[in-house]
Amino acid sequence: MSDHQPSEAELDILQALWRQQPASVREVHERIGRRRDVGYTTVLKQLQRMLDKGLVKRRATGKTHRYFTELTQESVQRNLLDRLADTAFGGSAIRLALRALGNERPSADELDELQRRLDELKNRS
Amino acid sequence: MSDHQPSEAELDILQALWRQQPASVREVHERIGRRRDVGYTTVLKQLQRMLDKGLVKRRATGKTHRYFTELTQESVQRNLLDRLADTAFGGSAIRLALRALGNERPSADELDELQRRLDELKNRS
DNA sequence: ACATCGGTACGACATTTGTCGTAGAAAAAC
DNA sequence: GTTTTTCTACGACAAATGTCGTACCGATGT
Repeated sequence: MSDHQPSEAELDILQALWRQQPASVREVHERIGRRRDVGYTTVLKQLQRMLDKGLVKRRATGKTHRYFTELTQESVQRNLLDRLADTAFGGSAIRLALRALGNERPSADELDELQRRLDELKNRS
Repeated sequence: MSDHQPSEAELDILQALWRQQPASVREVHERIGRRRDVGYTTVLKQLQRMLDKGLVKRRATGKTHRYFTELTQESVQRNLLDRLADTAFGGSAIRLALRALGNERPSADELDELQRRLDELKNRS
């Protein structure tokens, strides 16, 4: 499912929705405005196109539409990673992960999480 | 440097070049043909556009051009990951890595490599 | 010499993406 | 009951992307 490859602007919008859902165009626009400078109608148009593609849904509340997505952040992330692993890491998500760990300075918490995850992988034959 | 965001078709070509460099259009076309079905002139055109953008260089050998790139696989991968972390993982490469580790079944070797990398990160700071 | 083959260059075209502007309706403010 | 604000719908446009077709040129085979 959801073999759609969201573009960058679309991802921005999805991110906004995952933070607050459902949301009016204005709300999405405001949240995005914190990071990028973009017109209201641009966001509106983007949402309408995403509606056509099935990336988001909406329901009317009075004259206003409130948008939401049924895609999970996880599934979208997984999709993007799979694709990226394919096109740029010879299909190996592990190589990708290693590279991502490249120049990072993870916090102690994050290190623990990584270690836990790694242990899990180890104890799974 | 190299703030170019290669598109998917461009990445395919870069991958081909990293495997064998320099390479004629025909060689690139053949290697790509193993995965996708695409015309010779399509690859040619793509390479010409990449030349314009500076993603690849070439030198003439007789009537044939042999293309090569000076971008390293690592720098391109890092770029892509940075961007993806930004647009889809709230800027956290660690989160990205964790997700990439998601459903994988790494080999023992890969697990060792991950563990080594993780130890490195721990013993730093 | 002539046809064929392997190459390149150039131009074209449909799609997708990112961005707005403008028009018009409904709701709110005066 | 006008004017102003708030929203939506629609259309437009430029740039980037992916894909070819056609034209042309030098080397090779016959």
